[in-house]
Amino acid sequence: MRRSNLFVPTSKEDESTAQVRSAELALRSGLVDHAGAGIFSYSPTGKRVLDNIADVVREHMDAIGAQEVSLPKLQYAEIWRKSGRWAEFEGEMFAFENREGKDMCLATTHEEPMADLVRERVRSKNNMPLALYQIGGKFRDDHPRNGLLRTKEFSMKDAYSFNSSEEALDEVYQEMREAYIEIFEKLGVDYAIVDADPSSMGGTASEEFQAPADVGSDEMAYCPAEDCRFGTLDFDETDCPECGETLVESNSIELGHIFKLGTRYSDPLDLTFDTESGEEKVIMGSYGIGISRMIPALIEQRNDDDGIIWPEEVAPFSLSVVPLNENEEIIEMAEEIHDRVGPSEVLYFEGDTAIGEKFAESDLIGVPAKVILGNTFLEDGELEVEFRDGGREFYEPSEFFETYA
RNA sequence: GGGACCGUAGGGUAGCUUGGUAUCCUUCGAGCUUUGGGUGCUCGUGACCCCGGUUCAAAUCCGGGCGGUCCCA
Repeated sequence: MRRSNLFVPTSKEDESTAQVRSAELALRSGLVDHAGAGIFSYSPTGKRVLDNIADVVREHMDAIGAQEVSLPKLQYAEIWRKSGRWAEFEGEMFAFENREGKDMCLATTHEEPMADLVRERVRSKNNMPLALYQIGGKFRDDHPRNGLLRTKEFSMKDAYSFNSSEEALDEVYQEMREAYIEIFEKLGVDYAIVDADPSSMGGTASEEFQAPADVGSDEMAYCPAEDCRFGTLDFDETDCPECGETLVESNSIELGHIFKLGTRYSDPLDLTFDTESGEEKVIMGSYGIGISRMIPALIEQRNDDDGIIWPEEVAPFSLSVVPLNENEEIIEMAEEIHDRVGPSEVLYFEGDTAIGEKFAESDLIGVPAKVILGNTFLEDGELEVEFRDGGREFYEPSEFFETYA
């Protein structure tokens, strides 16, 4: 992608009323636009980042056999009344009457519609195990806070499992838990797994994936050891044997939550399967990851004075190309890199804008590496690759294309 | 749910107390300059949230509406 064709409203100064670093950088780097209280538009780079996160999650859900679906975000009140949650969500759900006077709402979550979808279609234990998931918008009429951390509209991945026994649920739950660990590792986010109170969803057990961050609205104590992802909400256990070190107290951002729901929803929504002797309730689980919230969480954990430091998997572009002047050889090489590594992977700062601006913008946006074409290239014929942490590597052109193309 | 504050060019602001149509930065456009880290200079475009009231005169004072931010539960 040529910089001159890319729609990305960056700014050299903090022009927002943002209270937190992640909101300031998301706005300044042109990732999002503040469209209203708790409502954001995603720019082309923001959309790429969001899709990259979703792709990692999707890949790991598919790998454990979960199937992707898309349920309506516009719903009638009926199924919510059946589960008893219509009243429970009052105040934080966007609810309204349609032209016929029927109560409707915008989706806050999908336990009810998902149970409704499989009801009468899962008729025997032969139809299970079944796991369905979707990635998309959710709505909550909360007080918006901290930029992208709490918004009225947000994107999440929510998966739902259907099993014929508690044992089978335990198995899926563990698979999901493992998938989450792989997802969080791949996304490069620092996190801890915390035992949570399942009462909010009415299940029997649940765990949260919490990202340590100063601006998080939750609090936890977690194990600082590299290979231990243990965390706790119980601050009395600051010397925990499971960890071997003294736990660190921190604010944190909830990024994922997995629940063993049991029959909390299958019961009222009449989700049963037939057996030799009659019928039994389907055993459910639900598993969420905040897709859009992953963005501020990553920015909070990964930024410096120059801007965002995206992990490879998430970055909107993997490489910037920065020609330092209009020399013919330089332009030729810049064009070749753009073509061969690929316009979708490369952000090409062509044109005669100030050099400092090119460097500054690439770093602000968070592109992990930039190829700098200047004196080094003209004198030695080598390609200089500078990484976001300031480290550099030099390549012969052929060697470079083997590595990056 | 309770409380406080705020609304001025595309973005960020000064002016408001003590009424007289508006400051600076940035963005954007033009030109020169610079060419290994948002270079410097000149010129230009561009704004008082809406409705009503007070007044010779309202960004400024009063009332209402809409919108936004923060704090506490």
